[in-house]
Amino acid sequence: MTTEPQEHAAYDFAYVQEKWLPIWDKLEPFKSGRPDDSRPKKYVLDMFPYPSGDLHMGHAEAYALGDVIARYWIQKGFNVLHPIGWDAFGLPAENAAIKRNADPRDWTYENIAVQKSSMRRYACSFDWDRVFNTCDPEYYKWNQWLFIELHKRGLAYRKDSAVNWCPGCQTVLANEQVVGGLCERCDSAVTKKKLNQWYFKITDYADRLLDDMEQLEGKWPEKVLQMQRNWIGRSQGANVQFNIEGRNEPVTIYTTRPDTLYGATFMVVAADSALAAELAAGGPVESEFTAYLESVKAASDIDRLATDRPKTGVDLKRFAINPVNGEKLPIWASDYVLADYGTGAIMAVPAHDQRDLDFAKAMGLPVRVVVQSEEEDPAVTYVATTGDGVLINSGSLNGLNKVDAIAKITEELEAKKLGNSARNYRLRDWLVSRQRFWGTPIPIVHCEKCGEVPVPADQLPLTLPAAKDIDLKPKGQSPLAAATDWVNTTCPTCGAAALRDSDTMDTFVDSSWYYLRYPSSTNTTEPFSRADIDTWLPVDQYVGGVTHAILHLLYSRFFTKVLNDMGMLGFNEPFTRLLNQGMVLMDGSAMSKSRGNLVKLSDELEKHGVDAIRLSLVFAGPPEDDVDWADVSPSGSVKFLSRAWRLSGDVSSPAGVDFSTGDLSLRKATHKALHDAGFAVESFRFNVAIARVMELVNATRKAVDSGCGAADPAVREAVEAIAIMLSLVAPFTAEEMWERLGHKPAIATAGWPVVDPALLVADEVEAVIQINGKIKGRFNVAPSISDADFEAAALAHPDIVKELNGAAPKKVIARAPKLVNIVL
RNA sequence: GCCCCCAUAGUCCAAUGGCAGAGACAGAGGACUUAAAAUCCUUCCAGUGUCGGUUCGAGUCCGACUGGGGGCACCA
Repeated sequence: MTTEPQEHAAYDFAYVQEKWLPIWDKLEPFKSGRPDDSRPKKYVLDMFPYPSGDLHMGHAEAYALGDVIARYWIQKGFNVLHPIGWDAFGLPAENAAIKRNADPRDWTYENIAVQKSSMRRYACSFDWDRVFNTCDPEYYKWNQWLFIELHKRGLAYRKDSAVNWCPGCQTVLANEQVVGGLCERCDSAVTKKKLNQWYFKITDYADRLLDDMEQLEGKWPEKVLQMQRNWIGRSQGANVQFNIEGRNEPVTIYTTRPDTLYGATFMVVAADSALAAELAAGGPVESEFTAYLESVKAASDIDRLATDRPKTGVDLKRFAINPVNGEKLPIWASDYVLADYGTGAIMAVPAHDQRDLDFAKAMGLPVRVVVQSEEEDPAVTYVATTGDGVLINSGSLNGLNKVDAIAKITEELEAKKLGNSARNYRLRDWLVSRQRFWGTPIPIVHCEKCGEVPVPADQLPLTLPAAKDIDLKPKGQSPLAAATDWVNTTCPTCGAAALRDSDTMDTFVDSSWYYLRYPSSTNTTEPFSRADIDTWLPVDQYVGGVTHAILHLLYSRFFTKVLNDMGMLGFNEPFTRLLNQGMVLMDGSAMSKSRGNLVKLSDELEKHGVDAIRLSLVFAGPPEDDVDWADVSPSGSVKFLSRAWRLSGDVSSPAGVDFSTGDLSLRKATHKALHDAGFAVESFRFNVAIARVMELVNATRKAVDSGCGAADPAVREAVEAIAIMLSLVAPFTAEEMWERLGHKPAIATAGWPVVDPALLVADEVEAVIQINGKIKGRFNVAPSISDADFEAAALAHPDIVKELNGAAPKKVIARAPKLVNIVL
């Protein structure tokens, strides 16, 4: 049986989808404007996907939300750039390749093709001319160029350090990729390994990363700003020098409580620091220390995370001299002091620091109170008193409070050159080298004579060798090291035999600047042109998951600041506004195959259609909230869309009819809906915007059936407005409605109807009269009534006269035209 | 342990300090129909987690508590 369009009495989404896709392909309504475009610009960016299989429910939500925003600004007359690409390097491709004994390239590009065609079917409003993948040599060439630029500026460097090592992935991990002691990717327990690795000096930018957040206040979710602040973790304190018996150089410690210097009863150095090894060397405890160090190294991060872990350590039998009172303090080595924070050594003040107190208790060390507070003696309770109080037993500080004592002692230390005010950060430098194949090769040649030599710019990109000759299985060293033809090279400086760096870059490098590339995606001479940057950047609206609240966003902000310093950009924050969408859950938890609660996007699209799924996801609640698929009703969305679609067939006035003669109350409803829905979209309350459209659909239905009738111009005005508003979320239905209303595609560029302010004013509003805050009467007034007339009318209202019964009001609050409150 | 966010009908969610209900799901009833589906109409349902405060007026602001969620985690 053939299905002619006319026979579709009920709305047939499958037919409509197939009908419009090829037409849109031809019209390309989402091509962003070229340089001579006079419309104001808007850069709307969705976080680009990782190509692991087909799109899932999470993508569906994220891209539906990004689409609402992009399509809204297009309707509002902006020149919108809404690009997409693929974050295509990374471990899943490599692991899949190992499993199938194939090249990661094949797996990656196959998946990209699948996702790309799904996005087309999902009607994403992307500008397909600007697509790129981070694994394209034309893209990662610029990763390498940037790496070399950072290297030139001392911002990319190598150092030996105890790094996070994932035994599962057989690679090092950045601090940011260790979640609760586990590898972010494979959940293996992360261990420490001493390795020489590449770092980006993000710590140089700690203050700017922190202080520039002021610009983002109110525009990024407060939660994300908070997380970034905590991650950077700036603390204010002082460095203090302690002389060490039998050592020429003093040891510097960092403390946030220099006021408690007189309460120090011992010193602790990080067990895995060079200082600890030096202090133990040749002494009576050397073997005991070595054994302790081994046990510390063996402990995984998981062990270290145990909250009630007993304190351990070794008495090094060495002594530090307290600079303020000359006391001899025993020096201990322990793993509760971190080698890579502060100076790796602390003064221990057990009375006023819980960790020091726990250690003192375990080792039988003395406790001395120097800040007198209301609380009980920490030496008795083993609860450290960390609050404010009056300084005692503290020489010149006696009698001062905490804040004044900190200021005074810091001043004294600085005068005697024994210390200084200091800041520290929780943030560590970004470890960027990875011992894996599927990433950007690090463009450095190691020459015995010349050292680290960058690959010359004209030799970029330094491409990955073919994977077929290389064993990709993880073995603790980059697979590239085994590609001898590739690794063996000559030094670009002296020409002698040399070796390429065999590590690849963290894929977060790729995503730290990709948003700068879209406007210049085909540029072969530079990563991006300043003219393109000045046209489009910064990103006006970024949309993506909160999972990237720290990692990706922090790195991107860092790169932007570096590029700003290099004079390549004229701004220092890349993303002006940020929207973090929630997750799509099923029955209260994240969807997963193993949990058995996976809802397949393709099945849902098949069952209910693209528009209904997009609508359901957007209407489910505020975009930041998680959506539980068990709570949403896609069939309800189908019903609503059919209801809207049916209206387009009822309209009997001709296209282009003069609306001004139409039914006034429906016209008012239309203009109010346009106004309110627009406002809701701009404040990210998409669910509310849809509710406004539903109201208008209901009102129009009523007008057609039992009001002004289908021929009234106001009905056409309403249905056209409904179609345009629906085009943000249900593009197929909207386009179909638009055609039935006698218009040409694409509705996406039809334009948001101009709201007539005169139609936003109601003729009459109902006001309430309260006595002592309780509602006692209602009356209708003109919206323009003055407070005085309003108050007089309220006091003259028969119900109120009766209620007052002659009593004189103490006070009358009039808020024309809504409310009067009479206080007795 | 520290920091942050949230709490409104059976469910998902609305409400510039001013009438708690916009919208939807589920439920009930009716019209149409031989019947069903679809459609249309009507309708039921909470006083906003608890306690206190500010205010003429609090779901909304402040404080404490309870419950849920998230981030960090020996950062001196």
